[in-house]
Amino acid sequence: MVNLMHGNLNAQSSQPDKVDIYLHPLFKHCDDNFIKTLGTISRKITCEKGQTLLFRGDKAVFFYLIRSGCVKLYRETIDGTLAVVDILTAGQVFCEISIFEKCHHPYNAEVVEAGEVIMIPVELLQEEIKNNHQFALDVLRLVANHCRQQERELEHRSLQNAAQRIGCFFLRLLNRREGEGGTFHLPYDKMLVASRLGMQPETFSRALAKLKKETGIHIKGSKIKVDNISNIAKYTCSACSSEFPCKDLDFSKGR
Amino acid sequence: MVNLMHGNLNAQSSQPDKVDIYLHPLFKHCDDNFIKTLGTISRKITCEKGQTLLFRGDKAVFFYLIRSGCVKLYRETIDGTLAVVDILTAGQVFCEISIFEKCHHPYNAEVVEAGEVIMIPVELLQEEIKNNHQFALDVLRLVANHCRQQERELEHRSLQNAAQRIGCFFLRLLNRREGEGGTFHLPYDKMLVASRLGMQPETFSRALAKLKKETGIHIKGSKIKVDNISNIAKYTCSACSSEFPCKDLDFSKGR
DNA sequence: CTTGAAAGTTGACTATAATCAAGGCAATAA
DNA sequence: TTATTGCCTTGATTATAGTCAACTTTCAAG
Repeated sequence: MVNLMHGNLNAQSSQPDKVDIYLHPLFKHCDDNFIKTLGTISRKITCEKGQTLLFRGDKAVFFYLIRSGCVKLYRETIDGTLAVVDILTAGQVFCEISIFEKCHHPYNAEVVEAGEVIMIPVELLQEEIKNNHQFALDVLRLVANHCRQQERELEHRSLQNAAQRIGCFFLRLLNRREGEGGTFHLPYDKMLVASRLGMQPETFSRALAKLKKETGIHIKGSKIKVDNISNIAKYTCSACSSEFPCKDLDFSKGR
Repeated sequence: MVNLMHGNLNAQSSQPDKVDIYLHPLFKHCDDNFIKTLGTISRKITCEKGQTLLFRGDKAVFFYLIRSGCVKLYRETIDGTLAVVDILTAGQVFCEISIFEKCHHPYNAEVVEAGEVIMIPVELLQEEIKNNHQFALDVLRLVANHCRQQERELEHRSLQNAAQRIGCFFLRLLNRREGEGGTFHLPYDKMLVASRLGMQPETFSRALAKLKKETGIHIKGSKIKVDNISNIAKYTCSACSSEFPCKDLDFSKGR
């Protein structure tokens, strides 16, 4: 469930520290000249927890890449209810639609964990998309991946219960690590994980307890120890249309 | 909620009869020569109710455009539970991802109302995407619109109740007609509408009764009469992050 | 017109998650 | 050290939708 397909770089490490924009697959078909321009024109900013990077409705003038820290994308109704769109960590990107379309931000972006964010002016990318056909296709792939991810989440809202959604989230975190089983840390606060999965903190707490009971995982704070991955898969993926391991987990094969 | 942004042609009529592929905005930047080739190479098939157009997992070799009738896109878990991805009517398209990526179908497609479907070989479009930069951008826009639609639906699953989701669905149907208020017909069976909105038929029935009570709409079979649109908007859109009328309703302005 | 099947509705009950409230725990500041 | 704060958990209750069953309506076939 975590936004692997939203453009992750450091797939091997569970919690990448800092990432290099030049390594992002989005730029793999860009020549050195362009990458150099990227490096000089992009803004690198250090952001504090609580800082708002962009407001919904504002004109999109930058494409964003997270070098470190954690960013929450969300919308808000008039009465103040939040709908969290996504929570992104190091290596992930957002505002990709602004690369090819003049648009206004469809969500707010708030820093929930201090870090560094790179802002690339969209004109630069819009120019590249015209000149570099391969880059246009890579943008398409990025958007399509995002689309597929949302399709899956929409399905999960219908078919999976809270505990199963958490299980799926864990499987995706585990997938970012090599090897079988083992221990990992939640990438951010439990409250944030809850909002990311579209549930209340209380529901998350109870559902996590249920997942523990059903699959035998060990939980200590934000540290999760999994002895047997297939236990989670059996419990979680039975309520999903993708058979385990689902193809979108296996992003190394590049579909 | 109905798939307006998924590529609709005959926006002015509530239930378009047959549509012309050449009018689809996806092809607006293609020259006459290409359109002519489209006409000769595409397959036009007549399909019966119940017919399966494609199976999940099959290799994608066609891009589909619905000329008339109704197609259900869905996934299925091992135990047979369905998750309806979308229900498409005349003028709408599917399998757009196959245009730029070799992929396998992420869902099944079943004809739920007899009609005509046009199948365009993806090679033809993959060629065009390389030669025609504007077409590539139009594909990007199509995918991005689909993406935005899903973002909205995901939000609605969290923030709106069943009756509000139906109200939003109605607003979108009304938006396809010109003028204020008036009467429209459901584009397909109530059971299908229910599945499209991710709820059980019983829940739909009850929620529709609730919507009627709350907004004063008149219901007779599949015919819905709305005297005051803003009643629906007030009831429905209060639980949505988009203020009414939301921008994606107003697709004529082309964002 | 009758008949049968499918769609749609309604009622009773259950499952799931949201809400409200209280308390525990851990990190940090005083 | 204690106090404070925010995160997290737990309990009790409520809201919402799902499930199962019975019934009505609609529509098409005969």
